[in-house]
Amino acid sequence: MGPKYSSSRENYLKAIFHLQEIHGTVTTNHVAGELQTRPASVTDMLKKLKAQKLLLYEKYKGFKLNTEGRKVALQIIRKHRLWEFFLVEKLHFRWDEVHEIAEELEHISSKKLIDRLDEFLGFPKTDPHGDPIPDSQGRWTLTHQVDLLNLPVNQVAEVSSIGDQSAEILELLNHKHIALGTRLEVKKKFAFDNSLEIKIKNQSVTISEHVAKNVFVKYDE
Amino acid sequence: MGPKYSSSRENYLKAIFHLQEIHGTVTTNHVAGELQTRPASVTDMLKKLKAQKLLLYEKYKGFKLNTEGRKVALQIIRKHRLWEFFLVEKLHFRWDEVHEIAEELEHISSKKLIDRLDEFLGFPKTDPHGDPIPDSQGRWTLTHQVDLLNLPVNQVAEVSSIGDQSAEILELLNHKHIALGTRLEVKKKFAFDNSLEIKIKNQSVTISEHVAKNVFVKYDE
DNA sequence: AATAAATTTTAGACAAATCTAAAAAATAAA
DNA sequence: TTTATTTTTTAGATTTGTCTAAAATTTATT
Ligand SMILES: [Mn+2]
Ligand SMILES: [Mn+2]
Ligand SMILES: [Mn+2]
Ligand SMILES: [Mn+2]
Repeated sequence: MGPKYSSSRENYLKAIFHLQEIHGTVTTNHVAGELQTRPASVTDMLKKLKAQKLLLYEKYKGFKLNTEGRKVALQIIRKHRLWEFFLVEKLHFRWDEVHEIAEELEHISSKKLIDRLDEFLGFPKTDPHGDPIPDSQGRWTLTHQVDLLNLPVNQVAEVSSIGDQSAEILELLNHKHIALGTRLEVKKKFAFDNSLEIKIKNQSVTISEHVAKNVFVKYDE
Repeated sequence: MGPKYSSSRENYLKAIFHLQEIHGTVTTNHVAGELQTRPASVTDMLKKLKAQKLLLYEKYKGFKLNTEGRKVALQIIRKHRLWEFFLVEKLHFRWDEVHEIAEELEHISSKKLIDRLDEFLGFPKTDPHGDPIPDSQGRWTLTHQVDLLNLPVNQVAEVSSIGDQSAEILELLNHKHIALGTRLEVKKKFAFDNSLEIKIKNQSVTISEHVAKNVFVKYDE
């Protein structure tokens, strides 16, 4: 069948979708930053996506994905996260190594391939970073989670996802033995710099506010 | 790191490699036919591959891959065949469904990915069509094989690879229960049209000369 | 050897995706 | 509410890969 949209267009759709989720509204500069490109290139692409009926766009007035654009974006995200899961679970990559490779694999076009892969992996619900994997209809189940700053002291909880997913933070978490599924509790909060002392497997670890904001956990009640 | 060569260039290198293997020498028209493109486009690309030092080319005089071009082509072939093996063995695709998908997957650039995949699959020696899979140094072991026309009558042999790999022939072979590893023997050769009567699992099957030429087998002695 | 046919290459065009530099519009500051 | 700053868009190029039509070259046929 061949790909329906170019890799470049798919990357734009995905970026816009993510920025929309986080900030509600998206700007040309925002997208340029995310995709390491120039604002002028973004404008060029916005016109093309509009012409392709994937985006609502009026110049100088802003833009957002329409239903079709959102649908396409969700399928790319599904592919990205399923491949990440495959790389970690089957090929034993570390969670901080998989993003770049999935960035390429997500553009493989076969629908049958991705559904077979999903099945082969046992229909996983979340990727190695704890992010939900949309099903083939683009639906996902979101679990209630809070960041570490908002976790009550002495409440045992389980790490469920990571906000910032740069190689840098993943490396830091790796070093401190914080991974998805890790059980931990906050023992002390320091008002001075909002740093936290947390307990992991009977070991005491200190993390900064910046890190705490990016570690999400879930717990009962 | 990103891909070293574009998908398009990789496809040209692979096509030239294959045509070189089969016909010894390759022509512009040949490549155009193989890649479903125009002779003029091929000439354009030959210049680019020459400039990139992957090809020896003098206009009107012919062309062939140099050492580097051959090396790159072999790595693409390695990826193509490993992915095909994955699709059949792990995702349960049929052997006549995998080529198109592998045609995309072969361009994923990560070397580490492909070596991990190789390991995950148990370092297979041949792909689902019986073609040898080059190792990461580009070496492969070729097994001695003959086509069915040259198999002595009453000699039990095992199907080891298929020449023409169009969906059409694979469908026909599927129907007649001829697959890689199938044990068979030629019972009768008809001089009139060079058709053959062969025995497969105690069943008698007739195949044309055209098919027989494309089914390769190996046998002891 | 001269002519015809086939093959290959060039010339010039086009679409996609990107860029720089400059212009236009929107937003913030004085 | 002017003026200054920032953001966004346009104008015009560039690169990559493709195409058609025409020209150049090679190969085959008389
Ligand atoms: Mn991508
Ligand atoms: Mn992820
Ligand atoms: Mn390919
Ligand atoms: Mn194959």
